[in-house]
Amino acid sequence: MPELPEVETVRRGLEKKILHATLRGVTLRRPDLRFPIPPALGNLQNTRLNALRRRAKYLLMDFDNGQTVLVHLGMSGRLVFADAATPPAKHDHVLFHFDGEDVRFNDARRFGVADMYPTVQEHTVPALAALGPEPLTDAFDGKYLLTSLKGKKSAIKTAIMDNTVVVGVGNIYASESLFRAGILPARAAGKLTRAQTDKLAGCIKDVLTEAIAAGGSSLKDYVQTDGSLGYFAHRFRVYGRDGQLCTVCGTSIRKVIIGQRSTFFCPVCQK
DNA sequence: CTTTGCACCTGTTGGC
DNA sequence: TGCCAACAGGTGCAAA
Repeated sequence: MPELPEVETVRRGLEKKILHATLRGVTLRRPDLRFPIPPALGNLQNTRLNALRRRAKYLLMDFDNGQTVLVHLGMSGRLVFADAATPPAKHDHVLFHFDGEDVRFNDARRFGVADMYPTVQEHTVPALAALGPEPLTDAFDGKYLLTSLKGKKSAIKTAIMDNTVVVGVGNIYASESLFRAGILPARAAGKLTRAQTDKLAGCIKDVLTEAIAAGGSSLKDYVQTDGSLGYFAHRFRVYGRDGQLCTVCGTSIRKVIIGQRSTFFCPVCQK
């Protein structure tokens, strides 16, 4: 998916154009994505968008009728602006008709989610209730990370992608932050020292912050709401660079599979 | 309880 | 050029 920086970039793009706009109606072009879409979402109309929030990789749209629309982009989801007169594109599944302009949820693989809940209470939404801390808040630091990894035998890379440990770190930024922290992705999570968890927490914050500032990464599917591309992909130090040289020490970057996901690292810089 | 592996679905890419 | 296997940013759930 879009990882946290991509979702945050989308949130900001939407906020700029449609915060306080009036939603005139919603078109559901199919009944389900990964899960069924509540038919009531298709009845939402004539209500103002009060707030656009992000929790982990979920987007939350609060409307002034007390309903909150939840969107998750999955692996291939996009939210794009479109002129209301433009015919929907292939895989445009949900059309949000705002005054003058549509926001369209396009998702080829349909791993995404569109849902709706009354009120905005996080603990009442199952998908949000068990989530760990946001990585860019003070609640997430080396002390917390050390505690939450205690006794874990899984690879540190798997652990930081576990949403109950910390949210928002996906497959790209997991490899990138471990490279920056100088930690091998296969290391047992529970064996990290406090110095290492301090370093890793800091590197996760740094890499996510830089990626947000760059407008996210652009790989195959991800685009911002205005259709433009993010630039962080140019700054990958290890992701997708297997066989190329480490920018720090010149060693060939390696690729392994950890937790069924491609994982990239420098065998010299990371220990 | 933790950990692992699969499933969901379509589009693109790279090797032959 | 064409074909087909492998792979892709996530996460919920079953099985071990």
